Amino acid sequence: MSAEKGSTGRGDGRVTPRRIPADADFDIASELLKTLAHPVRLRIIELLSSGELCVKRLEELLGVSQPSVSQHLRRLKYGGLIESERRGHLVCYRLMEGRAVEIAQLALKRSETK
Amino acid sequence: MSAEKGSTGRGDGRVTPRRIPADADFDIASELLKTLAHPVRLRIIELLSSGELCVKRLEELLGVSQPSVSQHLRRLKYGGLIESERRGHLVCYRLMEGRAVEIAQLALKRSETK
DNA sequence: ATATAATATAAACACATTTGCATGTTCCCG
DNA sequence: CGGGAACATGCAAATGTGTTTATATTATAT
Repeated sequence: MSAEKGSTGRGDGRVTPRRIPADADFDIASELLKTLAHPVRLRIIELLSSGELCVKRLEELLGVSQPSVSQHLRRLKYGGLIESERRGHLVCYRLMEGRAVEIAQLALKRSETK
Repeated sequence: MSAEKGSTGRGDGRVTPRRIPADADFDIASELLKTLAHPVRLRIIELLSSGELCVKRLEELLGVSQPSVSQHLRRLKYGGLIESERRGHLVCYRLMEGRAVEIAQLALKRSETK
Protein backbone atom coordinates (compact mmCIF):
# COMPACT_ATOMS: atom_id res chain seq x y z
CA MET A 1 0.00 0.00 0.00
CA SER A 2 2.96 2.23 -0.14
CA ALA A 3 4.85 1.32 -3.29
CA GLU A 4 3.32 3.23 -6.17
CA LYS A 5 5.74 2.24 -8.94
CA GLY A 6 6.79 5.03 -11.24
CA SER A 7 3.17 6.12 -11.27
CA THR A 8 1.68 9.58 -11.62
CA GLY A 9 0.87 11.10 -14.94
CA ARG A 10 1.75 8.34 -17.37
CA GLY A 11 -0.85 5.75 -18.25
CA ASP A 12 -4.14 6.64 -19.87
CA GLY A 13 -3.41 10.23 -20.67
CA ARG A 14 -5.31 11.47 -17.65
CA VAL A 15 -4.32 14.81 -16.21
CA THR A 16 -2.43 14.83 -12.94
CA PRO A 17 -4.08 17.16 -10.46
CA ARG A 18 -1.36 16.86 -7.86
CA ARG A 19 1.71 14.82 -8.53
CA ILE A 20 2.74 12.38 -5.86
CA PRO A 21 6.52 12.13 -5.88
CA ALA A 22 7.87 8.68 -6.56
CA ASP A 23 10.88 7.27 -4.79
CA ALA A 24 13.28 8.24 -7.53
CA ASP A 25 12.06 11.83 -7.44
CA PHE A 26 13.43 12.30 -3.97
CA ASP A 27 16.80 11.03 -5.09
CA ILE A 28 16.84 13.32 -8.08
CA ALA A 29 15.71 16.29 -6.04
CA SER A 30 18.27 15.71 -3.33
CA GLU A 31 20.93 15.51 -6.01
CA LEU A 32 19.92 18.90 -7.28
CA LEU A 33 19.96 20.33 -3.78
CA LYS A 34 23.36 18.83 -3.04
CA THR A 35 24.73 20.41 -6.15
CA LEU A 36 23.54 23.79 -4.92
CA ALA A 37 24.48 23.23 -1.29
CA HIS A 38 27.88 24.86 -1.31
CA PRO A 39 28.65 28.53 -0.68
CA VAL A 40 30.98 28.84 -3.64
CA ARG A 41 28.57 27.17 -6.03
CA LEU A 42 25.76 29.35 -4.82
CA ARG A 43 27.88 32.40 -5.47
CA ILE A 44 28.68 31.15 -8.93
CA ILE A 45 24.98 30.80 -9.67
CA GLU A 46 24.40 34.27 -8.32
CA LEU A 47 27.20 35.75 -10.41
CA LEU A 48 26.11 34.00 -13.57
CA SER A 49 22.57 35.22 -13.11
CA SER A 50 23.82 38.59 -14.35
CA GLY A 51 25.37 37.15 -17.46
CA GLU A 52 28.04 34.76 -18.61
CA LEU A 53 31.56 34.79 -17.23
CA CYS A 54 34.81 33.00 -17.98
CA VAL A 55 36.79 31.00 -15.44
CA LYS A 56 39.45 33.63 -14.95
CA ARG A 57 36.89 36.27 -14.07
CA LEU A 58 35.10 33.92 -11.69
CA GLU A 59 38.40 33.08 -10.06
CA GLU A 60 38.95 36.78 -9.36
CA LEU A 61 35.42 37.50 -8.20
CA LEU A 62 35.28 34.47 -5.96
CA GLY A 63 38.78 34.67 -4.56
CA VAL A 64 39.17 30.93 -4.95
CA SER A 65 41.94 29.01 -6.69
CA GLN A 66 41.48 28.23 -10.37
CA PRO A 67 41.42 24.43 -9.93
CA SER A 68 38.79 24.81 -7.26
CA VAL A 69 36.64 27.03 -9.44
CA SER A 70 36.91 24.56 -12.29
CA GLN A 71 35.79 21.72 -10.05
CA HIS A 72 32.74 23.54 -8.86
CA LEU A 73 31.90 24.50 -12.42
CA ARG A 74 32.29 20.86 -13.39
CA ARG A 75 29.81 19.81 -10.74
CA LEU A 76 27.30 22.46 -11.73
CA LYS A 77 27.67 21.51 -15.38
CA TYR A 78 27.31 17.83 -14.64
CA GLY A 79 24.13 18.65 -12.77
CA GLY A 80 22.82 20.47 -15.80
CA LEU A 81 22.68 23.84 -14.10
CA ILE A 82 25.14 25.60 -16.36
CA GLU A 83 26.71 25.20 -19.76
CA SER A 84 29.96 26.34 -21.28
CA GLU A 85 31.26 27.58 -24.58
CA ARG A 86 34.81 28.05 -25.73
CA ARG A 87 35.51 31.57 -26.88
CA GLY A 88 39.09 32.04 -27.99
CA HIS A 89 41.23 30.65 -25.25
CA LEU A 90 38.59 31.46 -22.70
CA VAL A 91 35.75 29.21 -21.62
CA CYS A 92 32.58 31.05 -20.77
CA TYR A 93 29.90 29.69 -18.51
CA ARG A 94 26.26 30.64 -18.33
CA LEU A 95 23.16 29.50 -16.55
CA MET A 96 20.79 27.02 -18.13
CA GLU A 97 17.10 27.38 -17.69
CA GLY A 98 15.61 25.56 -14.75
CA ARG A 99 14.54 25.58 -11.15
CA ALA A 100 18.15 25.92 -10.03
CA VAL A 101 18.23 29.69 -10.00
CA GLU A 102 14.85 29.96 -8.33
CA ILE A 103 15.90 27.57 -5.62
CA ALA A 104 19.15 29.41 -5.07
CA GLN A 105 17.39 32.75 -4.75
CA LEU A 106 14.81 31.30 -2.40
CA ALA A 107 17.54 29.84 -0.21
CA LEU A 108 19.34 33.17 -0.20
CA LYS A 109 16.35 35.16 0.94
CA ARG A 110 17.41 36.82 4.14
CA SER A 111 16.85 34.57 7.12
CA GLU A 112 13.53 36.26 7.70
CA THR A 113 13.18 33.92 10.64
CA LYS A 114 9.97 35.80 11.15
CA MET B 1 36.52 46.35 -3.93
CA SER B 2 34.91 43.14 -3.07
CA ALA B 3 34.43 43.04 0.69
CA GLU B 4 31.12 44.68 1.54
CA LYS B 5 30.99 43.98 5.26
CA GLY B 6 27.63 42.99 6.65
CA SER B 7 26.08 45.74 4.55
CA THR B 8 22.70 45.92 2.89
CA GLY B 9 19.64 47.19 4.63
CA ARG B 10 20.97 48.42 7.95
CA GLY B 11 22.42 51.89 8.23
CA ASP B 12 20.38 54.99 7.57
CA GLY B 13 17.01 53.34 7.28
CA ARG B 14 17.08 53.41 3.50
CA VAL B 15 15.07 50.80 1.68
CA THR B 16 16.95 48.02 -0.09
CA PRO B 17 15.70 47.72 -3.67
CA ARG B 18 17.58 44.54 -4.38
CA ARG B 19 19.54 42.86 -1.65
CA ILE B 20 23.07 41.94 -2.47
CA PRO B 21 23.91 38.76 -0.56
CA ALA B 22 26.81 39.12 1.85
CA ASP B 23 29.39 36.42 2.35
CA ALA B 24 27.65 34.95 5.38
CA ASP B 25 24.39 34.66 3.45
CA PHE B 26 25.87 32.08 1.15
CA ASP B 27 27.02 30.05 4.11
CA ILE B 28 23.61 30.21 5.73
CA ALA B 29 21.83 29.40 2.50
CA SER B 30 24.08 26.46 1.76
CA GLU B 31 23.42 25.17 5.26
CA LEU B 32 19.72 25.25 4.60
CA LEU B 33 20.17 23.46 1.29
CA LYS B 34 22.40 20.84 2.86
CA THR B 35 19.77 20.17 5.46
CA LEU B 36 17.27 19.52 2.69
CA ALA B 37 19.66 17.63 0.44
CA HIS B 38 18.83 14.10 1.51
CA PRO B 39 16.09 11.88 0.08
CA VAL B 40 14.82 10.80 3.48
CA ARG B 41 14.69 14.34 4.85
CA LEU B 42 12.89 15.50 1.73
CA ARG B 43 10.34 12.76 2.22
CA ILE B 44 9.91 13.76 5.83
CA ILE B 45 9.18 17.32 4.77
CA GLU B 46 6.73 16.04 2.20
CA LEU B 47 4.97 13.79 4.72
CA LEU B 48 4.76 16.50 7.34
CA SER B 49 3.28 18.92 4.84
CA SER B 50 0.03 17.01 5.29
CA GLY B 51 0.05 17.28 9.04
CA GLU B 52 2.06 16.31 12.06
CA LEU B 53 3.35 12.81 12.65
CA CYS B 54 5.13 10.96 15.43
CA VAL B 55 8.42 9.15 15.02
CA LYS B 56 6.90 5.69 15.01
CA ARG B 57 4.60 6.56 12.15
CA LEU B 58 7.41 8.16 10.19
CA GLU B 59 9.51 5.10 10.73
CA GLU B 60 6.78 2.97 9.15
CA LEU B 61 6.06 5.33 6.28
CA LEU B 62 9.70 5.81 5.46
CA GLY B 63 10.85 2.25 5.95
CA VAL B 64 13.93 3.49 7.74
CA SER B 65 15.29 2.44 11.13
CA GLN B 66 14.14 4.41 14.17
CA PRO B 67 17.57 5.76 15.11
CA SER B 68 18.05 6.92 11.56
CA VAL B 69 14.70 8.68 11.50
CA SER B 70 15.48 10.37 14.80
CA GLN B 71 18.79 11.61 13.46
CA HIS B 72 17.23 13.12 10.38
CA LEU B 73 14.54 14.74 12.52
CA ARG B 74 17.25 16.11 14.75
CA ARG B 75 18.99 17.70 11.80
CA LEU B 76 15.79 19.21 10.46
CA LYS B 77 14.91 20.52 13.89
CA TYR B 78 18.35 21.98 14.41
CA GLY B 79 17.99 23.71 11.08
CA GLY B 80 14.73 25.22 12.25
CA LEU B 81 12.62 23.47 9.63
CA ILE B 82 10.48 21.48 12.03
CA GLU B 83 9.48 21.49 15.67
CA SER B 84 8.36 18.81 18.06
CA GLU B 85 5.95 18.39 20.90
CA ARG B 86 5.65 15.58 23.37
CA ARG B 87 2.20 14.03 23.40
CA GLY B 88 1.94 11.19 25.86
CA HIS B 89 4.86 8.96 25.22
CA LEU B 90 4.90 9.98 21.60
CA VAL B 91 6.81 12.88 20.13
CA CYS B 92 5.06 14.59 17.27
CA TYR B 93 6.81 16.62 14.64
CA ARG B 94 5.41 19.31 12.41
CA LEU B 95 6.67 21.79 9.87
CA MET B 96 7.62 25.28 10.87
CA GLU B 97 6.90 28.22 8.65
CA GLY B 98 9.63 29.13 6.21
CA ARG B 99 11.12 28.78 2.79
CA ALA B 100 12.03 25.17 3.48
CA VAL B 101 8.82 23.68 2.16
CA GLU B 102 8.79 25.91 -0.88
CA ILE B 103 12.34 24.94 -1.72
CA ALA B 104 11.59 21.26 -1.25
CA GLN B 105 8.57 21.45 -3.53
CA LEU B 106 10.51 23.36 -6.14
CA ALA B 107 13.28 20.79 -6.07
CA LEU B 108 10.73 18.01 -6.38
CA LYS B 109 9.04 19.44 -9.43
CA ARG B 110 9.31 16.76 -12.06
CA SER B 111 12.59 17.01 -13.91
CA GLU B 112 10.79 18.99 -16.56
CA THR B 113 14.12 19.11 -18.31
CA LYS B 114 12.16 21.42 -20.53
C1' DA C 1 8.39 0.04 41.93
C1' DT C 2 8.61 -2.60 37.30
C1' DA C 3 8.00 -3.61 32.82
C1' DT C 4 7.40 -1.83 28.36
C1' DA C 5 6.66 1.25 24.37
C1' DA C 6 8.53 5.28 22.01
C1' DT C 7 12.53 8.19 21.41
C1' DA C 8 17.05 10.00 21.86
C1' DT C 9 21.95 9.65 22.04
C1' DA C 10 26.59 7.55 21.46
C1' DA C 11 30.31 5.11 19.35
C1' DA C 12 32.28 2.95 15.29
C1' DC C 13 32.78 2.37 10.54
C1' DA C 14 31.99 2.96 5.56
C1' DC C 15 31.58 6.24 2.08
C1' DA C 16 31.33 10.81 -0.09
C1' DT C 17 32.94 15.54 -0.47
C1' DT C 18 36.58 19.36 -0.30
C1' DT C 19 40.83 21.21 -0.84
C1' DG C 20 45.53 21.90 -2.14
C1' DC C 21 49.05 20.89 -5.29
C1' DA C 22 51.05 19.11 -9.44
C1' DT C 23 50.50 18.19 -14.06
C1' DG C 24 48.04 17.89 -18.54
C1' DT C 25 45.48 20.28 -22.59
C1' DT C 26 44.10 23.56 -25.80
C1' DC C 27 44.44 27.73 -28.12
C1' DC C 28 46.55 32.14 -29.48
C1' DC C 29 50.70 34.72 -30.83
C1' DG C 30 55.01 35.74 -32.64
C1' DC D 1 57.64 25.51 -33.91
C1' DG D 2 58.12 27.39 -29.13
C1' DG D 3 56.04 30.00 -25.31
C1' DG D 4 52.60 31.49 -22.47
C1' DA D 5 47.76 32.06 -20.90
C1' DA D 6 43.44 29.88 -19.58
C1' DC D 7 41.41 25.66 -18.17
C1' DA D 8 40.88 20.83 -16.95
C1' DT D 9 42.11 16.74 -14.55
C1' DG D 10 44.38 13.53 -11.16
C1' DC D 11 45.42 12.36 -6.64
C1' DA D 12 46.20 12.25 -1.66
C1' DA D 13 45.03 14.29 2.79
C1' DA D 14 41.55 16.23 5.67
C1' DT D 15 36.55 16.56 6.62
C1' DG D 16 32.04 15.71 6.72
C1' DT D 17 27.86 12.47 6.39
C1' DG D 18 24.90 8.52 6.94
C1' DT D 19 23.96 3.94 8.81
C1' DT D 20 24.23 0.45 12.20
C1' DT D 21 24.26 -1.41 16.78
C1' DA D 22 23.98 -0.80 21.51
C1' DT D 23 22.49 1.74 25.22
C1' DA D 24 20.23 5.62 27.65
C1' DT D 25 15.65 8.46 28.54
C1' DT D 26 10.94 9.40 29.43
C1' DA D 27 6.29 8.35 30.11
C1' DT D 28 2.39 5.01 30.73
C1' DA D 29 0.23 1.14 32.65
C1' DT D 30 0.01 -2.38 36.22
